[in-house]
Order: sequence, then C-alpha cells, then structure tokens
Amino acid sequence: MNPNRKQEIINTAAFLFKEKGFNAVSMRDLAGHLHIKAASLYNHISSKQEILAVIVLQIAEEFTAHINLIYPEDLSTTEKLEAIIQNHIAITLKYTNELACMNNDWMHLEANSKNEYRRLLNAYEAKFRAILQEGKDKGEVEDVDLEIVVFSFLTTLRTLYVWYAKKSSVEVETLKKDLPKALLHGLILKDS
Amino acid sequence: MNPNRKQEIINTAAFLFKEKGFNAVSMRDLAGHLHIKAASLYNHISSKQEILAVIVLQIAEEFTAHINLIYPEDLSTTEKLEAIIQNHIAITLKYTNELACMNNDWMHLEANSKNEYRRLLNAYEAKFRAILQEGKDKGEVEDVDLEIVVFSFLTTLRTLYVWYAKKSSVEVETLKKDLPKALLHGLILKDS
DNA sequence: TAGCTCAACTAACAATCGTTAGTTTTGGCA
DNA sequence: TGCCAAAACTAACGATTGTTAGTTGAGCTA
Repeated sequence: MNPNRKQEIINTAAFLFKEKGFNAVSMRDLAGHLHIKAASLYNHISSKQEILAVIVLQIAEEFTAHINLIYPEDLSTTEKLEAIIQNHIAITLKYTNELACMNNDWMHLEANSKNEYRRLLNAYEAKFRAILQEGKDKGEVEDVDLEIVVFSFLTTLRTLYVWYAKKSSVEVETLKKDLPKALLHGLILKDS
Repeated sequence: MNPNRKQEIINTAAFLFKEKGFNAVSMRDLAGHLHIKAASLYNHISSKQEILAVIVLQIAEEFTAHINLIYPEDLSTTEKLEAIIQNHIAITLKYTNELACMNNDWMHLEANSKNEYRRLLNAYEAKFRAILQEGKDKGEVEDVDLEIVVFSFLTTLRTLYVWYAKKSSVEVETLKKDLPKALLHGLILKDS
C-alpha cells in the first residue's frame, strides 16, 4: 500500500529481470533481494504479471510521448532524427534495467498488456517511418529501402543498453556526438 | 541414438525457444510438438541444457568460421564489411530460429557453455573491430568512435531475424542490396 | 522364427513455482 | 500508553518443472 515500497519492488524486479530474464526470476528471488519473504510482496503488488506490465508499459509510454511531441514540429528530417536519437540515449541512461526488460520480456506479458504494448510499438514505428518518408520526399534522405532503414535505425537505438552496460569506457558525450554521426552520415568516406 | 531424430528434436526446440523463450518451453511442450511424451526425449538427448548448448554454439561457431576466413584476405575494408553483411543475411535466412535462440537465450546456458559462447563472441567482435581499425588507418572509414560503430553495426546484423520474421514483404534481393548501402553509406545525402 | 536393439511408453520423484490464508510484529498517532 | 493500520511473517496449496526407472512394442538381423 506504500507506493514507495511498491516502486522499490518494481525497481529491484527490473534489475533482476534484466539480469536473468522474467521467467528465471522467482518471487522468492525477488523477495530475497529486498530482504523479505515472497508472501510479503503481495502486500504491495497483486501479481508477478503486474510488475512486468508496469515496467514495460511505463517505458513504452515514455517513448510514445516523445515521438508524439517531435513528430508535428517544424524541423528538418535530420533534426527530428537527431532528437529521437538523443531521446533514446537519455532513456537508456535513466532506465537501463526497464528498457532491457521491455526488449527481452514483453513477450511474457499476458494478453491485454501485450496487445497494449504492441499497439504502442506499432504507433511508434509508424511515426518514425512517416518522418523518414517525409525526408525522402523532400530529397533529404538517400534512396534506400524505407523498411530497411527503419529496422536498422530502431534496432540500434533499442539495444543501446546492451552495449552501454558493458562499455562505460565510452563517454556519454562521445556517444551523444558520434552515434548520430554513425547512424545518419554513414561509415565509408564518399570519395573512397 | 538416431541422429536424425536428435536433429528433429533440436530443430523443434529452436523453433519453440524462439517463439516463447527457453524457460517458457517445458520438456512436455517440446515433446508434444513431436507427438511423443517428455520422457521419450531422453532416449536422444541428455538434458534440456544440452539442446540449448548445441543450438547456440553451432551458430556461434559458424560465425567464427566465416570471419576467420575473411579476416586475413587481401580485400578492401568495404569489401570485407560487405562479405560480413552477406554472411549475416545468409545465416539469418537459413537458421532463423537458432539465431533468435542464440541472441535471446545464451544467458541461460550453464557455466561451461556460457564461457565458450562468450569466448567466441569476444573473438568475433575483436576481429570485426580490427577490420574497422584497419579501415580507419587506411583512411577508408570515417572518423567516428570505433566502439560506437562496432556496436551499431553488429547490433543491426545480429537482430536481422526479428525484423525479417515479420516482414517477408521485403524481398531478399532488396535486403542484400540495400542493407549494405544503409549500413555503410549512411542515410543523409552529403550535400543536404 | 527367435532374439536383440531402439524408441516409444507409464509412473513417479523431488524440487520449485506463484499465490493465498491466517497470524504476528512494527511504528506512528490519539 | 494504548490503538490501529501497514507490512512483515509462517505454513501451506495445487500445479508444473526436469528428470529417472522400469516396461512395452515394433522392426531388423541372424
């Protein structure tokens, strides 16, 4: 009933889910990390499923909110894509565990939450695709297959946490500067 | 004892692991899809762990073999990267289930197999990094942070299966042509 | 045809799972 | 200080897990 305690449980769960996967974390594991017994968790949450749903949908809604903000703005395609990249970096840094959990364990949501997640995901991809299409129409974006670009771009952004978790060697500032460069402007020098 | 039957079991397992994740697939599930009882599986395999290890390490070794072949060849950086991209596409098409399983469930390997997997993964990344470094030294590759490029490149290639599974709309030939283009030559026109 | 081997089977095990019911402890407020 | 609610506890449930032991039947070989 104490909302702070509930949040502690969810945060700890997100950490463990990232580490071992939803199904490999038992309620007794989770309780142990909070130094209580499994049954005590149920004073604060209603089920293991609820924990997963909160974690996943919270992050998914954060992404949705941001792209809904950017999408209608009067910016160039490059500027919109830059803003999206920076948002992914920011969320990755702030919600590493939850993001990992969303990417790996959304499939274990029960039907209703899973549908909601899929709805948010599809809406996000659709807006992203529309931004790119606009860029192609304006001649701002290279003539490559749209779906392929949507895929490679979003895949990279979505899994930023994997690599960032193990390489704190790269400074955040370098990331913010060079990731957009790598994604937007390519790898091979044009004159080579 | 019949090796064909063993392979059938492993293939079916790979399909189910991709679909639901290693821990969410029970031996009774797996047996059911083969129209036998769970206990009968143990005439052919020694444990659930063995199935996972075979699936994961088989694919990991295939990637290792290919990069060991490409690495010392007398090719430009662009050509080597192209060859690597084409190999990822080929393996994605041929071993979709196994690849998904490797990416999602390697963490559930027991200690020995997990260490072996990590060893292969690190060796692969190291060779890939070396190829890029060579490209930078020769002035063939843009001056962006090496780790960031390694990451975004490999992430995209590794998760090709996710996107390819749901979009058969994109032709294989388009993929083979436009994915290298997107990864190597960037998105934004240079003169915009 | 007799015998052997492989691959299926039934039955059961100990362990662990998420969750519930009912009880005790704790800490802040009257 | 006594009360009350919040949050911990113990104990247990039914279900499911991976796996083993022992058995049965089918098909090939001698």
